[in-house]
Amino acid sequence: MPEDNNAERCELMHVHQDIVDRVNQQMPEDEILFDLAELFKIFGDSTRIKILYLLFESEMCVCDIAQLLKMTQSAISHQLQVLKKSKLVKYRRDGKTVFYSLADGHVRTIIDQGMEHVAE
Amino acid sequence: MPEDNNAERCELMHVHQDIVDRVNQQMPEDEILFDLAELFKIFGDSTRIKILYLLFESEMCVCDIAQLLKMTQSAISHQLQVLKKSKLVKYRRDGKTVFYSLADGHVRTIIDQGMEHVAE
DNA sequence: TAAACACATGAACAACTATTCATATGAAAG
DNA sequence: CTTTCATATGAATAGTTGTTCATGTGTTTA
Repeated sequence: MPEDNNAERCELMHVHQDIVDRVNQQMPEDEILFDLAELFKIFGDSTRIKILYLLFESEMCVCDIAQLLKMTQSAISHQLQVLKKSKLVKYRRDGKTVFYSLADGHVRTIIDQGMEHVAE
Repeated sequence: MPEDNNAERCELMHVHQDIVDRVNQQMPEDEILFDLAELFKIFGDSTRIKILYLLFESEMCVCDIAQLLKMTQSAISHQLQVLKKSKLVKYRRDGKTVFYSLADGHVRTIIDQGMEHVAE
């Protein structure tokens, strides 16, 4: 006759205490892990991935990106703001047009590593 | 007096034709870029990031992960299925318990690269 | 066989997000 | 100053997603 149905335990722990200790030491702080997930979230959209790939080749203005990706200027601009907030791209203004470019070398490294996993 | 308000052009193109050609050549196929975004989407959730970090230390069963992260068994199991489908983790059964572990070395490399960007 | 345990899974709901539409800003040209 | 062009942005909407709850599956033990 079961007394409670609290499923929050599996015979104490299957792993040993030393592993739990190692985990608790090596685990980065929650805030760092949150930021890390936020970063990957930026790469988790194919429109943004395409924009970054374009910027691998050359700096570009919003309208060029929109044309190359066959999307509206508004959609691209919104995504560029997202990329800007995450410090993945930077921009410079030249008259009426704004040129965007990669902010960081890490961007390329991260995408290349992901590619290696995908292309298997 | 404006004749049309079609915003789908910016004086042909600001970039030059050679850049457009380079882009079209170097750009991977849409399907690849989609898969790449899907991969990063997996890393774009702090629960999954935490699970992967735990598995850096040791293989673990579902209940242990749930306890360490103070989350329900169901939530962890759902996320492990996501990680399994993406081939980021593998599992082995030992009696009643199922042990999960990292499937690939790329996982660690990708996360480490992301960390470098975040920890600045 | 029946009960208990570890895990998986379907449905439902809330939270988030990418795009569209309409409009605003800012710079250059007339 | 007014118009035009390039870009930015707020609101709205449709689609996606993470967690919970309830329940199902598979394994071990009594």
